[in-house]
Amino acid sequence: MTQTAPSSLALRIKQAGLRLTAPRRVILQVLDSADDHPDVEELHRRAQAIEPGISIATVYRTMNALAEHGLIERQRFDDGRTRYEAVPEEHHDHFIDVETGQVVEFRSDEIERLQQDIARAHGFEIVSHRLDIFVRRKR
Amino acid sequence: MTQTAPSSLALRIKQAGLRLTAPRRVILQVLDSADDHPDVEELHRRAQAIEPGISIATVYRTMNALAEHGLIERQRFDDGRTRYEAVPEEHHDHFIDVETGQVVEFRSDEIERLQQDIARAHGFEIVSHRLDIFVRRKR
DNA sequence: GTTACAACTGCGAATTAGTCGCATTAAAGA
DNA sequence: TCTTTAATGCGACTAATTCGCAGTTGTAAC
Repeated sequence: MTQTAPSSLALRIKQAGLRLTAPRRVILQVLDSADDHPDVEELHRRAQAIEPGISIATVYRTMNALAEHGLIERQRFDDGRTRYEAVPEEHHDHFIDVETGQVVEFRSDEIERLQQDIARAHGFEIVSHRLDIFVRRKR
Repeated sequence: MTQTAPSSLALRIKQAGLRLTAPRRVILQVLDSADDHPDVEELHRRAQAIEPGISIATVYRTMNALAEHGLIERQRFDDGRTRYEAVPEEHHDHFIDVETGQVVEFRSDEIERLQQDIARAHGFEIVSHRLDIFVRRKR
């Protein structure tokens, strides 16, 4: 009998003390196969396509649970909708090409370190951060 | 008779082809004297204090108009409220206290420079950027 | 000044994203 | 298998924001 290998999210959801229910299995499958940044409505649509009957309230609750446990990342863009992406193994920041919309990931340990230094100097400890750099291709 | 000098926003609003109405005058005054990041409800409260009768719908509409014309910056943090600040002379980044919602501005020339370096290495030139660091007070 | 017209306003109703209470179901550990 | 309790679906609810409309008012042209 064929069975999809449990996604890393499925494993981590249990480690986080959450239950791996049928609706969640579907939502995780959707998240795993998404390489974009879907909002709840879109996640719900995709989940419904796999298994009708899943309530949008469940999608909301699941995304909140996942976000609270750090298993996904919430992205609030300027369009008023909350979107999500699976948390990458290693943190990265984004270049966004303002002309093409293309997103390029990058990572700078030096910037990460500087952030730590500055936060510490302000008496803060960092929970998370987000750096989006809007760019244009040089020519 | 005493008259407040027209704020830079008041000048720029006309240059943008928008009308400088009485409610807008008040809202601009509030924005000019704000050194925090008020949300619409707070802006409305402050505007009301100066001139009662201003509708919250007008605050919403004015802020949208200003943002569309680049005269203010919209900040959508993770607490679901949209906040605003006058476009600053000099760029800065944000610490957001995840517990209190408090926003603290900071600026690091070193981080700015690093971003330039990394962007250049990728063949990009920076248009703008946004760095939000979510923190918690150390104790 | 007066006029004219579109932009703007206040109001309350409508829309939208997200949450919640409740009765029911079903993970998962014993 | 039994038990406990988290999770679910549903629909009602809330909070933030938008919108329709009728009345007002900047502003540019006379």
